Amino acid sequence: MDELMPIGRFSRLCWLSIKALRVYDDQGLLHPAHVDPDSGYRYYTPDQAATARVIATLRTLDMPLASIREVLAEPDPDRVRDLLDRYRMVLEQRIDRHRHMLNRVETFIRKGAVMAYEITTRDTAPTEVLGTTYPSSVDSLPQTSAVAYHRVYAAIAEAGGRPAGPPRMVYLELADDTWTIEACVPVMGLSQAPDGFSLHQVRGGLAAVTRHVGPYDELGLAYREVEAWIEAQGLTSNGAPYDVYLNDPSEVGDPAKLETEIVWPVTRS
Amino acid sequence: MDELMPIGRFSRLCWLSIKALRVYDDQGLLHPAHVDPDSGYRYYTPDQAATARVIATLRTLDMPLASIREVLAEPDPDRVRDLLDRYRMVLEQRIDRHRHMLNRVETFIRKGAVMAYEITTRDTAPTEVLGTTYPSSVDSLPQTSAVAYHRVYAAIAEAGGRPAGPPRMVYLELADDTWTIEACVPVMGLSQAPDGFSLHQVRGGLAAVTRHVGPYDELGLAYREVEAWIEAQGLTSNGAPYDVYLNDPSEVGDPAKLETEIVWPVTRS
DNA sequence: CCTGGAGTCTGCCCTCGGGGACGAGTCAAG
DNA sequence: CTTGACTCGTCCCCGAGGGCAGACTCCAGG
Repeated sequence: MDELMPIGRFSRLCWLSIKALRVYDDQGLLHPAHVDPDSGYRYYTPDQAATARVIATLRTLDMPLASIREVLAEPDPDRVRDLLDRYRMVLEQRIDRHRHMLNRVETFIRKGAVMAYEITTRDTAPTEVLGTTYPSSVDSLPQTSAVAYHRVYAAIAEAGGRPAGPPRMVYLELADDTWTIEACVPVMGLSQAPDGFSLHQVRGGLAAVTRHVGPYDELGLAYREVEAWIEAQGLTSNGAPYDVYLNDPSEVGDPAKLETEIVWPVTRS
Repeated sequence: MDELMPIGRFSRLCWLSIKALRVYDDQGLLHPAHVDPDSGYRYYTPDQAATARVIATLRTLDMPLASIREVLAEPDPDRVRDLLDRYRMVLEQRIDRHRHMLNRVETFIRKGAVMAYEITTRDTAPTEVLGTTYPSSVDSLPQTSAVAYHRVYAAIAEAGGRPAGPPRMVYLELADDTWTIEACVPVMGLSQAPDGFSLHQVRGGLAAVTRHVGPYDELGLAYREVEAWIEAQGLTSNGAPYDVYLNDPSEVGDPAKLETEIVWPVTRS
């Protein structure tokens, strides 16, 4: 039982490469039962194969060595379950991400090109809007904006006005991690802004405009497209860009059918 | 339009890091329109942002740079579509793999441990089997074995015998890439093997036995478990191991409910 | 013309989990 | 004792950049 075997035999026993076993020794996942102090030879006992198998199994699940080390160091089965459950969530997110990528590749295949927006210039009319300005991290934008629009619509109704067009979002300032945005809605019949909101006129004028059909998280790419088009046309950006949500996510259902107009005010130079 | 801009401005325009742009230059994905031969400064034109955006888009899909280079070099839209379609299949396989890993993690969570087989020794009875021996790569094993069992059952019926137990697979020789296996079925009422098959008696005797519940591709881990257990018990392997398929995949449906017995002949040393 | 600050260059090290090769030392059987 | 198999540590490699260091370059203001 306490028979010691060198690394080669052990590697054949547990189906791990010698190289991998050495790495697991270095990383503290599986130290040999005995290391000859003179030669440095590693010697393992047969029952260490149990640990080796756990490592091998978890590695086939792509679990990082650091996480495996935690699992091995945890004697409480319930907490092992928690660790595995945490990794399960990691895997689920990864699948979601990949599924999402798959959708986008399929979109590109349908379109026959990686990306093709028709961008034009248009003269936009001045519009009175009620909105609320706030900072948001890029990741939490969907959540925060849902709340914000809800509040804006409620405020319009309470103040006795009525919406005069689809909602829009203005991108006022884009620091790397946190954006300052305004969620606003064109409005009629209001003379004064409710507390915590701002009522103001959006200056009209020339703008580069395009329409994006698809999920909102592809909007970033569309913006870059417009930005580059403006530059290539020799135009000059003139104010914060905004997008107009032409249909309602809660009614449409399928994100691939969401329609958004992107408007970027410009001047001819 | 043919205005040249240095890398920093271009990087802000197309939302790619300077470092990434330099890599794309080195890798031949996007060479700057002009490189100053004295200073080495890279200068880009605004319309190069189109290519940059394609790269950025495909990178968000995790496509490797080499594949992106192919896409960019391909002028024919139909062939671009083919390339994207090929990548779509890669993504689909990746999702399948991850979904599969997810299933296994969930199994482990349910079991409360990473792996726990009950392994025992048992005296096995000699059995007469009809089988066919062939080499197969590890990957194509499911396909080849399905065909092989089909042929064996047909041969038994045609020769006038009848099956005397669930089918089994014997692992005769395991080279790294190609295994030599025998697909066989216990049989009664046959005196002579049909052409291309072998009729022989499986020697009984002591064996280490365990039962695996779950998809067949987890069998490898179960085998390692048994192998290590044999070693740890101080027993000696004595002949080719085999597994017995206790229920039928075509009837069970859910791979998580497949039951397989693993039998490994041993002797006490 | 000079200077300072911002921009850019190349080159090196780091990631993560090992695979492959190299030169030197070690073990065990004959 | 020899020989062949085994094992040791070390270095380089994979992909797609991130981060840093040190040197060079550009441009605007004085």
